[in-house]
Amino acid sequence: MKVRVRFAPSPTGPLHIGGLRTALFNYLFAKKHQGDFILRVEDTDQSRLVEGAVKYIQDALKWLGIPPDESPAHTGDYGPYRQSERKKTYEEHAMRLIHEGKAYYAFDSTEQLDALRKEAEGKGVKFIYNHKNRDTLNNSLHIGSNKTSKLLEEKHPFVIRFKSPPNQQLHLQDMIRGQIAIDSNLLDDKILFKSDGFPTYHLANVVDDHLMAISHVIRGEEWLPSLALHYLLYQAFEWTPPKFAHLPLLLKPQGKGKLSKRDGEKGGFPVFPLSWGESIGFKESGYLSNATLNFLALLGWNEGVEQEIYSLDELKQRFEIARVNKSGARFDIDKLKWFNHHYIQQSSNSFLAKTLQNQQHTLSSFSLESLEHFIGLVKERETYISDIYTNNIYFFEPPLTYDPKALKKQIKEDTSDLLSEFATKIKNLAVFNTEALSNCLTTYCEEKNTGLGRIMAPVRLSLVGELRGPSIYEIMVFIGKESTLQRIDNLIQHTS
RNA sequence: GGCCCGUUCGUCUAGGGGUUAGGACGCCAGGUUUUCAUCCUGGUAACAGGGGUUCGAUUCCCCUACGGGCUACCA
Repeated sequence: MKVRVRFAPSPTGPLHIGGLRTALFNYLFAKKHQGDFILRVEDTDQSRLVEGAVKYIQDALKWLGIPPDESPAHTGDYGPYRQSERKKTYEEHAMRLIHEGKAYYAFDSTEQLDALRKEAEGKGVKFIYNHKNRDTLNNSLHIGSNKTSKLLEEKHPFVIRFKSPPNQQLHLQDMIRGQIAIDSNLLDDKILFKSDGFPTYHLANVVDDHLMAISHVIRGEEWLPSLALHYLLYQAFEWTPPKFAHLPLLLKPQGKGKLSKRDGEKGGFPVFPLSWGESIGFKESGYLSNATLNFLALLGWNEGVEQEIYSLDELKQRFEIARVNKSGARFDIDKLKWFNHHYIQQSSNSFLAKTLQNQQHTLSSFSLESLEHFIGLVKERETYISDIYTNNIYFFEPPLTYDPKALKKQIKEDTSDLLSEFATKIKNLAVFNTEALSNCLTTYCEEKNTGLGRIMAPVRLSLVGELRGPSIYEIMVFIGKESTLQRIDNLIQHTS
């Protein structure tokens, strides 16, 4: 049987990094088995829909490099891929369960149910709508078919509930967790079909997974408690259920609970792949997609070897769902930073130049060749793609200020004189390259019988504004003789 | 509260009846670099607790604790 998996987000906002990992594991599993990766939009909650969310999700998958084989934008043989466009199918299936006596109409209002819940809570128990009390509630099983027909004719609002069977000891299989035991007496009669004419997740999900020939359901651990219901639904429809795998959740870097948008704001890191409104994304923060992908893949999965750097192709080969961890993983941005730094070093200068130019429009006037040269000089010290530019602006414009501490330490009484004399030497150089500059400085220091640092540090200060950065000779060559002399003069003016 | 799932260094994790419990990130120290980083080397640091089973448990079983999830006409 062909492997077909689906990623089924609800378009209620931007895709969260945890959702992206779920998508990634689905993708890797599919590709490992030469299968299909399907994007299905679960938009059955009309009140929570957010404009642009579907496009965002597709863009995010594309950025990570894991595009779906079938999706609303790229349909296959099992469409439509938006649940809101499949309403009729769900209705038919709900009716089928009604006719077979496996589901029933319920007319209880939200207020009535809330009251019952509150009452139960007062007694210290939990109200569960199931076989224990369904015969006393306002539903077709209790009021009979005549009354039910009448209410339906009168367009009385109703929901359809699943008649969960009592006294079944269910032994469910999960590809990651093994066997899970559930007592069906504890289950409630979940609503399958809402009064607004839309199905709930449970119905839509089971119907679609079957109709779309999904072979493996790989989803977050938050669905584990619903697994029994889903199995029972497959049983009710007399369908063979797919295999299930429930992924561990991504947890907060510190403290309790799962990772949320707030954690990103607190810790100063993104939680969304791409920017969304006020929230900056991983991409825009300067993270490379392959670094993010590598990081995400290892969050909850590992091959059992000491390798940590994986390309997408390697992951497709080696990923194994059985080797996914059972416990939740804390989101550690420092590890991602390290991956990102590593991937920047591995990336070609030309790739980085193009990426940078796309993000920094101030750099559009520079030739790719010159940018590549610049990147080669500075990339080894940078963690973010954006920092390649922002931490090294002195390559493009003279420093506006000087580090006061460095100024105090490096500028002696004779520094100005030494500097202007050195400037003259540079000016007279016939060839302006790193070798000539290096020789020039060495010779000059010998002449003055002084250490290299006496001159080098102030020169660096004049070029960078601080005591950091790559070789001063490289900087001088990059900015050119004229700018070099200008910057040295600027410092002389500043200190005298 | 009830139900389900989980628990190895601070974090991500390997391992699995007998190991000096391995790696990576972080942190600390040293080295390279006449700057700052990078880089290299080294160091720090863990089997939640209690009972079993066993010649021997971190590994298997049970209990407790802790953590997570679910408990909606949300997904």
